[in-house]
Amino acid sequence: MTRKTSIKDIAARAGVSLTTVSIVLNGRAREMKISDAMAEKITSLAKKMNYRPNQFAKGLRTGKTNTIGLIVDDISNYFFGHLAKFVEEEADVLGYTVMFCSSENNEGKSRNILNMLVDKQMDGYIIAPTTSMLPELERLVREKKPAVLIDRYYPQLDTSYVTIDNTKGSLDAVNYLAKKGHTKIALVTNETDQVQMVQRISGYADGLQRNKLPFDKTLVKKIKFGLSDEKLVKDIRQFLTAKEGEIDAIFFTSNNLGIAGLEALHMIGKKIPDDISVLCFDDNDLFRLGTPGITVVSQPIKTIAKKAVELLVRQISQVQSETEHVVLLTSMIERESVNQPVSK
Amino acid sequence: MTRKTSIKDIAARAGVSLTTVSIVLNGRAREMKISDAMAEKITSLAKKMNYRPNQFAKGLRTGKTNTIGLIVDDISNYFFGHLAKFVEEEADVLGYTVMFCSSENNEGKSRNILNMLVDKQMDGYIIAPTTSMLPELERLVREKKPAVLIDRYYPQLDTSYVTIDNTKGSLDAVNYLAKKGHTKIALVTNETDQVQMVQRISGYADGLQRNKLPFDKTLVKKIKFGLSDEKLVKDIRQFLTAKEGEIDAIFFTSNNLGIAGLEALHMIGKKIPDDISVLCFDDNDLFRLGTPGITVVSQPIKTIAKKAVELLVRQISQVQSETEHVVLLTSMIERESVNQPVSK
DNA sequence: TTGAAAGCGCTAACAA
DNA sequence: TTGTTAGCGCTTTCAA
Repeated sequence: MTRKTSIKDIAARAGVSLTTVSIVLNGRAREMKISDAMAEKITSLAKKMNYRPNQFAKGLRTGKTNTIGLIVDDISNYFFGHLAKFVEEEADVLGYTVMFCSSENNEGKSRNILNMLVDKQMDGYIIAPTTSMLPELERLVREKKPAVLIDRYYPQLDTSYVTIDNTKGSLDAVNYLAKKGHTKIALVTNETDQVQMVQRISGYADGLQRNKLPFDKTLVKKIKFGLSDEKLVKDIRQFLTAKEGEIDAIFFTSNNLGIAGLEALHMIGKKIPDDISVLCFDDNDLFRLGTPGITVVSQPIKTIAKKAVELLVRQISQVQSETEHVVLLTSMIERESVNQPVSK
Repeated sequence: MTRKTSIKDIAARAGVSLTTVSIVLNGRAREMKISDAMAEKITSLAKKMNYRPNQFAKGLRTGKTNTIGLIVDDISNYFFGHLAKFVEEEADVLGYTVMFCSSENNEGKSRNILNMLVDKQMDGYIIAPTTSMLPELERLVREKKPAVLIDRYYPQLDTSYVTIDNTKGSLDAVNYLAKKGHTKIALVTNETDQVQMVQRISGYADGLQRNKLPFDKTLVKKIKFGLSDEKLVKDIRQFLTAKEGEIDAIFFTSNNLGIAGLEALHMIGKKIPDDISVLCFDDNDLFRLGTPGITVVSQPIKTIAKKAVELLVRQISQVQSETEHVVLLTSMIERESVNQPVSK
C-alpha cells in the first residue's frame, strides 16, 4: 500500500513488457498497433491500481514538465493577482500548470528567484522583470529558453513581450484632465528605470506639452520601490502637504500608488473631487466601488494574460521561434474623481 | 553551450569520480573527509561551469522537491491573494517553493486539481478544500501525505488545519449590530456545507438569540458558489429590493459577497450607513479606504499563513506526525458603516 | 579519502 | 504487434 504503482507493476500484472504499457498509457496504442484487447486491459489495470506516472522520471527522460513559471512583483496586488488568475486559467486550457513567485518577497536575497525557477525546469517563463533580473534574463535569451515578458520589457533584449501602450495611456489621462480645465497636474510615480514607468512619465510630459502646460518637475513625485504601505502613504502625504495649493489634480501611475494616495488624501482631509481631482493608472475594487469612484486608465488584464500564455506556448512548441511583441491599448474609465478645478 | 553541465562534466574536468563531486556539492565534504583542496577545486569548478543540479534526477532519487502546493479558491481574491503571498514568504524562509492553484478555475473539470499536484510530487500541501475534494483528501490522509487545511476543514477528517473562530467572529458582529440598536439584521452568505460558512451562520443565529432577537429565515440570503460577479450583484440586489424596509443592517459573511453587496447597494441608491448599516467578514482595501469605511471582522491572514506553513513543514520533516489544530481569533475593526437604525 | 556501480521510473530506438 | 535494453542525472552503498 505504501509504494506507488509503477509501470513495471502494471506490466507484471498484465503479463506484458514495460514498453507496451508505456505506449498504451501514452495514448499511442493505435499508432503502434497494440491490440484493442491488450490496450483495454492495460488501461483498466492502470486505473484499478491507481497508477499515477512519476513526473520526475518522465521529466528526466523527456525534459518536459508542462509547467510554466510566472514571476510577478506581488501576487497580492490587484493587477498581478488577476493577471495570475487569468494566466492560470489560460494555461490550464492549453494543458499547463503554473508555478508562481513574487519577486518582491525575494528582493535583496542572495538566492535568485529566476534561477530558482530555471532549476525547477519549467517549460517556459512569463516574467514581469525587475531591474536586478537583467543578467539572468540575458542568460535565458542566450540559452533560448521560452520566455515572455509582461507589463514591461528591456528594449535591448530580444525577447517576446506583452505590454500596453503606456505612453498613450498617460497621455490620455493628462488630456482628460486638461480638457476639464486642470493646469496644475501632479504626477506620483515610482523611482525606477522600468520601461512601463518611464513611458508613463513621458506620456505625462507629452500630455502637458500638447496642452501647452508647463512641465514643473517639483510636481513630479518619484517614490522608491518596495516601501512598506505605511511609508508609502507617509511619503505621499508629505508631498501633498508640501505642495498644498499648488496642485489641482493628481495622476498616480499605478494601482498601489493610487491606493496609498487615497489613504493619504483621506488623512489630510482632502475631498475628492472637490478639493482635488484624482486619476489613476490601473483599476481595482476600491476605485470601482468606492465613493467617489476613481477615474482610471484601465489595462486589459485578461487579454494580457491570454496573449502572454499564447506566445509562450507557441515558443515552447517551437512552432515559432522569432520573438513577438504585443502592445495592447488601455481604456479610460470615467468615474467621479475628476472635477473642474476649484482654484483658478 | 547548449547542454547543461552535469556532475559528470565536473568530475571529468576535476579528474575525480562522480561520487566525490556529489559529496562535495551536497556539503558533505568535511563529513566524508574529502581534502580541502579537492573540495575547493570542485566547488569553484562547479561555479565556473555554472552547474545547476537537475531537479528531476534529484527528485527521482530522493523523492523530495522542496516544493509545497497551495490550493485556494481564487488567487485574485483579497483574502487568498494575501494568504498566498504570506505563504510564499514564509515557505521561502524555510527553504520551500510554492506552487499554487485556484480551485475555482477548475471546478467541474474532469481533471482533478489536487491529483494534479500530487502528480507533481509536492512535498506537502496547504489546501482550502472545496466540497468536491473530499475523496481526494481522504486518500491523502490514508497515504499520510503531509497536508494542512486552511480556512475550513472536514470535521470527520483527521488532518491538521488552521482556521479562525468563525462562530465567535459572527457572534461579535451581531452583538455589535444589536448593541447599536439594530433588530432587523439580514445575513448574506453562501449556500454551502463548508464549515467556515456553517459556523458563520450559526454565530449569526447565536448572536440573535443572545440579544433576544427573532431568527427570521427570510432575512438570510444564501447565494450559490461560483457565480459570476455580475450574477452575484444581481442576486443580492433582488434580495435587497424584495426586503426593502424590512432590513436595517446587513452582515456579509465574506469578502466577495461584501464587495458585490456594496455594488448592489450602490445601484439601488442605498446610502451606508444612513439608509442601511453594513458589516462584513474579511477586510480589504475597499472596506478600509472606501467612503464610508466598512466595519469588518478581520482575519489574521499573515498568522494563518505562517502557522499553516509551520505545521506543514513540521509534518514534512516528520518531527511530528500527529495532526495539529490551530484556531485563531478574529478582531473587529470599527469604521463608519454602522449607524443607529433609522426606522424603529 | 575516493571510486564503481546499482537503481530511482520512464521513454524510445532497435530487435524480434 | 510486442519485448529488450540503454540511458536521462543523481545519490548512496559498498569496496578499495
